[in-house]
Amino acid sequence: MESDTSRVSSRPSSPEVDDLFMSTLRASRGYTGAVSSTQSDPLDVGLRGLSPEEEEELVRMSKKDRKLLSENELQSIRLKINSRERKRMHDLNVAMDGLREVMPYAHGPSVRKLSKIATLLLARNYILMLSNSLEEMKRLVSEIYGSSGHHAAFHPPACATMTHAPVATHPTPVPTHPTVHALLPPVSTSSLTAPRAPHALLKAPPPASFQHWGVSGMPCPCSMCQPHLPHLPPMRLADSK
DNA sequence: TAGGCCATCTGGTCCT
DNA sequence: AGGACCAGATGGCCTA
Repeated sequence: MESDTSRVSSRPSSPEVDDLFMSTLRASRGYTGAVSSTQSDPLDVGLRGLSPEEEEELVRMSKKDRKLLSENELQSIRLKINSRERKRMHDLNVAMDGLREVMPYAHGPSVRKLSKIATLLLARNYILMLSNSLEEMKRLVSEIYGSSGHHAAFHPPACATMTHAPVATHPTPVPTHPTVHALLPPVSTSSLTAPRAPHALLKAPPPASFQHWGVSGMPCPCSMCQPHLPHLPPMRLADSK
């Protein structure tokens, strides 16, 4: 990154090509530089004038063939590429919004949206904080129950009756740090032993709360209490299309 | 008005 | 070969 100043730009130092394209573009659609997000979608005018068959033909053409194309045809190809890039960036922003939604900061119409860099930095810190909380929780559990065996350690006697009560009737909620109170999602101990696949992390909704709690207020890790994770097909980023 | 943030365009590179 | 990804460039909008 520090070497950016010394890096040679990938853009041509001579702007003839750009100027050629941009001049025709401006002439054809009144282009005045970058398009504000408040303006109508440039895609609307992207392939105007070309029939769907013509568009398909352009897509099939090789680069060699494209050298023989007219300015208008080259322009249409360029617009199609631009459209794809816009969609890609739009998808990226949708994902960024999704990340903002789960970040522990004030949401609301009167609150300015987190910038992208702030969102990423906050997300990193949030993950680190949750990891630390989880480690601390594990340490406390082992301290409380000692080495009396796995199941006995995690399962209070009440669990033996299998009277799994709804979450709403849980006797003792898990205390959370004041600063993130009510913002922390339920901590699933299933993540300790069975980490979810990346695609599940990306696509599945947050796991449901535990079905019941132990005497210490800790979530019960037994199989009955684990949130049901539906089987998901392998993730393909291109699925968002 | 300067600076931050953002959307968009663009060409290069990598991957399938 | 075509699409995805990346990064530089540019200009608009907003705020201090």
